[in-house]
Amino acid sequence: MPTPTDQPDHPVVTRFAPSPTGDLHVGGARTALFCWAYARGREGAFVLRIEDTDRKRSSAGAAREAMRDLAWLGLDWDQGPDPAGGERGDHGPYFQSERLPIYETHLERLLEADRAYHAFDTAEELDAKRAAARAQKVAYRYDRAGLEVPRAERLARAAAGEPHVIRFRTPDRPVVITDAVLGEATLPAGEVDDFIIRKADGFPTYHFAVVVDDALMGCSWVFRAQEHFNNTAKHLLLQEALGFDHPTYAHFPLIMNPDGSKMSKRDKDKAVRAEVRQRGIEAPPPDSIDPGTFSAWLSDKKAQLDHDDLVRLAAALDVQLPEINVRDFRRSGYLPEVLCNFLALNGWSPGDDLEKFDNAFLARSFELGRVQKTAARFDRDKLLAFNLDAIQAMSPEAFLDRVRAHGERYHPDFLARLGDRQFELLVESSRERSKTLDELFRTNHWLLEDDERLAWPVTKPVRKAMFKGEPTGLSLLAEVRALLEGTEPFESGHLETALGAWAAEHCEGNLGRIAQPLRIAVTGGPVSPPIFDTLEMLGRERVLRRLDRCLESLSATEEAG
RNA sequence: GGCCCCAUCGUCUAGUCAGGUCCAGGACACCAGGUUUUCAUCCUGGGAACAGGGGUUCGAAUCCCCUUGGGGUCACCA
Repeated sequence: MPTPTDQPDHPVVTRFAPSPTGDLHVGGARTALFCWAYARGREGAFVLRIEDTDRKRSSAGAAREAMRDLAWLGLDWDQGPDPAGGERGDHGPYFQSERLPIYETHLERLLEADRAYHAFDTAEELDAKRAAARAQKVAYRYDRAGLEVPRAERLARAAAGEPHVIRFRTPDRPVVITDAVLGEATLPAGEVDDFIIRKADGFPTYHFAVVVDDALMGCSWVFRAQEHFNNTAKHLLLQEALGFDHPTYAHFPLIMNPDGSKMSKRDKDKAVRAEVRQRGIEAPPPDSIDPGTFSAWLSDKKAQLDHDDLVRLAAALDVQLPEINVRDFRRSGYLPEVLCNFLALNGWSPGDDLEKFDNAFLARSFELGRVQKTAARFDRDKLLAFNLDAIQAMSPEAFLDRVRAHGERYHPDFLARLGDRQFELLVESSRERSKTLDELFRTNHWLLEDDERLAWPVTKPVRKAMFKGEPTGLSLLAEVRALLEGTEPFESGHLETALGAWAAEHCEGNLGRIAQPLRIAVTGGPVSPPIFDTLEMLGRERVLRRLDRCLESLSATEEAG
C-alpha cells in the first residue's frame, strides 16, 4: 500500500475541513492558508467542507463565522458551502451532517465484509477500562469485548434497535505512514485499536467521515496539523478496507504560545483572571458584567466567562486579551494580509531571507519541502511590527478607509461622536504612530471626554511638565491662553506658526516647553497626537474651556503641595 | 507511562536533503547612542544560537548512534 508522495497524474485538490464548534483558530487559519496556496499555485481546486459530526458541539452559526473569517483572510474556495446560499461544486453536500446516507452505504460494505462490527459496550464499561489502564500506566486499547458476542447475535441485536456503536476491525500489523513533511513513520502492530467509526447517535466519527469524504470529493492532498499525525494510520487502514486511494499527507507543525503551551481559548480567560487576581478586584467594574456572573466565575477556577462577558470585562479593566482566533486578530485591528503573511512564516519560509510577501506570492512559492517540522511559538510582537510596517506603507487615503471600516464594526459609538473632519484629522495624525487599526480608538478617549469632567491626575510626567522648570509649564499655559484665543483660523497649520513664534519668544525657541503643558491641559494626560492637530480636533472653545479648568485644578494642586 | 515525531540566537527562521564558500545570515525582541513638541515612528551600533556526548570523514550546523530536552497521541472531539 504505497502512499504516493508525488501524484503527477492527479489534479491537485486540497481541502480545509473545520469543525464548527467555535471560532476559527489561527492554527486552523494557517492550515487553510497553506491548503489554499497549494491549490492556487498548481491550478488545483480548494474544497471547504464542514465537519459537523459532533451534534452537541457543532453549530450552523460557527460554520458561518468560519466562512466569514476565511473570506476576510482572502481565502476563497472552489467547492463547498456558498455563504450567499446554496453550495459550489459537484460533490456536495459539504456539511457532513447532510451526508449520512452516503456514510451508511460505505459502512454497510464494511459490515458485510466483516471488517466492522456492532459493539454494545456501555460508556460506563469503557470508562472503567480506560481508568484501569491509566492506573496501570499503560496505553488504553479497546479489548475487542464486542467481538465476544457472536456475529449473528450482534446483527440481530443491532437490528432489534439495541444501542450500539460500530467499530472498525483493525488488522493486526504495523502501519507505515508516509508524510510529505515528516517522512516515514511506522506504528507497531497493536498501536491502532478497533476504533469507533459510527457513534451511537448514528453519526459517523471523524475518522470515518474524513476518509469517505476525501475519497468522494477527490481530495488528493490532505494537509492538517501535526496533532492528526497518528490518526493517519487509522485513515490509511480505512482507505484500504474501503478500496480508496491514499491521498498524500502532510502534517504541519503546531503553533504554540510564547511560553510553549498550547494556544487555546482558555488563555483569554486566564489573562483576565490573572489581572483580576493581581489587582485584587472583588467586584466587576460598573457597567461591565453582571456581579453574580462575576463572583461565580471568580470563585470557580475552572469556570470560563462566555466570550462577550470576557470582552466587556477586559475592556472595563483595560486588559488586552491575547488573540487566539481569527476574529480576535480582526478585532485587535490587524490587517488580514499581514496576518496571512505572518501565519505563513510560522512553519514555512520562502528562503533567501525574504519575509514580507502577499498571498499571491505564497500561492506561487509554497512548497511542502520547505515546511518546518518543529512547533512554532507565536510571537505577537513580530506580528505587530509587521502590521506597523504595512500601515506605514499605506496611502493616507487607504488607511482612512480601513480605519473607518474597522471603527464602524467595532467602535460605532466612537465614530458617532466625531464629526467627519475631526475623524479625518485624528486618523491622519495617528497613522504614523499606529500599529493596528484599533489603536487610535483605544488611545484617544480624551477626545470624547466631556469638557466639564476632564481630570488631571498628577502623574510623574504631568508634574514634570507643569511644575518643574522656570518658568513652570503652568505659568506658561496661563500666558499662552490669549494667543490661542486670538489665533484665526483655529487650524493646525496656523497654530503651528503662531505657537512656534510664541515659543521663540517665551521659551527660548523650545517648543516642547509649551507643547507638553498644553497637551496635558487639553487631554488630561501626556500622550496625544501632535499638539497642533490635537488642538484643532478639539476646537477653540473646548481648548479654552479645558485650559481654564486645568489652570484652576492644577494651581490648587501646586499650592497644596 | 506506551507509541510516534522533532531539535540553529529569547522568538520566527536561512543554511541541512546534494558535507568545505558558515569562527553561522536575516527579521522581531533586547541593549547603547542619535533624531523628534508627548507617545509612537525613524536612523546608527551592539550582544545573542548549531542541546550534550560519541562516531564517519582530510573536513560536520549539515551523515549515523546514544543521551537530554520539547511536542503530539492514547474519546461515542475533531
